[in-house]
Amino acid sequence: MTITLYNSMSRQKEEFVPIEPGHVGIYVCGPTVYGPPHLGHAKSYVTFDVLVKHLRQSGLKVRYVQNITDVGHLTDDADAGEDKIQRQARIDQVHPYEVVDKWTRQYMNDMEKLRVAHPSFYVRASQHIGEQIEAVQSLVEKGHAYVVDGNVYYNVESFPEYGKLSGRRLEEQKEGVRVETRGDKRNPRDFALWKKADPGHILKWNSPWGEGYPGWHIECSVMATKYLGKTFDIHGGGLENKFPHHECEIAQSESLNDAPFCRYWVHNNMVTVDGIKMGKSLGNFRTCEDLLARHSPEALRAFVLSTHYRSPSNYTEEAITAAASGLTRLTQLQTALLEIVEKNVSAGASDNEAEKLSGEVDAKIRERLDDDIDSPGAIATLYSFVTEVNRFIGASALSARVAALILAVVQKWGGDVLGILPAISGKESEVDIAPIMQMLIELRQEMKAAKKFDVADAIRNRLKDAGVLIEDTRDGARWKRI
RNA sequence: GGCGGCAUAGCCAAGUGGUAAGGCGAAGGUCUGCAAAACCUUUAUUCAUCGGUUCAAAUCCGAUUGCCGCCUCCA
Repeated sequence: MTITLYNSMSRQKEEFVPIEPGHVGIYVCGPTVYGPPHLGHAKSYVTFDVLVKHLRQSGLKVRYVQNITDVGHLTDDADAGEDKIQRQARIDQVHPYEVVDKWTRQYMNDMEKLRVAHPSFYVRASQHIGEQIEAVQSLVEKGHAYVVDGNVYYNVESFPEYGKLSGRRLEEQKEGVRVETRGDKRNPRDFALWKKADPGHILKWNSPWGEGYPGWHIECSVMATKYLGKTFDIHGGGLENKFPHHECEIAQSESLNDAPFCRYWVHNNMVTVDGIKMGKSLGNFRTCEDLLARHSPEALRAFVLSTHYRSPSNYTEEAITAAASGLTRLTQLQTALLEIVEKNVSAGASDNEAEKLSGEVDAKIRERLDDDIDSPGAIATLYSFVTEVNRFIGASALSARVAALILAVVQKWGGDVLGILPAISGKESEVDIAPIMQMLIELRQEMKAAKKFDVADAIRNRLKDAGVLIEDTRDGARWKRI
């Protein structure tokens, strides 16, 4: 078993070899909590959710750390503009932490609905101010940073490798057009490690340079290395953070620790709406909450995972609906397999064939995910397996033992890892409607036997209106909630 | 202007040197009192265009065109 990942640093797929055998440390850039989580967040965190789950079920012990940016993320570039959270707080006329708390809860709520597993733990920038100050101080002492009037800037010229991730060379960076030169910086590319707080700034801390707050990039450097080590395995995040955010993280961390920052950079691509990037400033973003109101979590995951994580996902309502339609076959299969297991069928004409196929499919899906998390390939394999298994079921050729085996494979990949197979719903109401349904089905059967089809149809229609679907099969009727 | 990526059927989307997965949609069929579900068949002689390398290319190289992202906050 070899897992390969596309490393943005080397720009090619590489075999994934953990620093410490059997253990993986992964850090993923989390959201800045000042607004609603949207489809873009969903793509990113579903992607890393699948990556982590796949690593885990491949036998690796994973420590997955994700940050919550709750301070210091400016609206403009790294050294001007306003703190995003503070700005939102001013608009809402609340304390900044109220903004932070509200959107953190919303984020976690949405992620849970999307079946994104909790990381090993979340870390917050505001809870690591001391460590960040220490890091900045250390960078100043080592000559990588300088202080100007309460601000501390990182000197990019002190790190010759600056630009190695994004492929940008310092000398190529033309000054002026979009990068506004700030008076007190030595180089326009220098970025803020510590910002002096303006008089009205609420979230601020004491530091050797006066009251202020940390720059955006330093939090990730500090928290990632604190919990995962000076050099760790995987750093993930959205493509748009490659520059400047990740580039700055590398510069800070490596000049601070004199060690490589991380081994594999994994970047997920963007979500577009009608081919255009989804962005807050463009006003075309779709929130998770809104989408979850109209689609199942599984449908959203299937939509996201049907595109490779390194390709952009183009959002259309039609695409999500199509993903949901495809999913029903998977759900149906699960129900059908459970039925065979419950009936404890012993005979199985196709048992040998099915068992063999099941093993092959299991290996194939693993292979697809091993190959840089090819989720579309994995889903395709799963779907063609569904067709094959349905054929066996149609011929009544499976025993309970083999059905259980297949069910385990389908639930492992479709359910546990990809998260596109809905969990079997338990009792949703206080009254168990199963016996009632049984009675109605028997009654309806009698009507059918007596050729009173109008009555039988009326029962079926009334139940449909009530949210229960009757399906007549060769072996009698079955029902399910719509 | 600089850096990077992508172009595969009506739509979504794998495949990265050996002769085009899968899903949605559509059409026909089997089953069925009718439905639903499921299954079967059909739906790209061809992978943006033009050259080149090779016995062999969607896959490698070059050029062209189009689209997208980053270079300012963004997952």
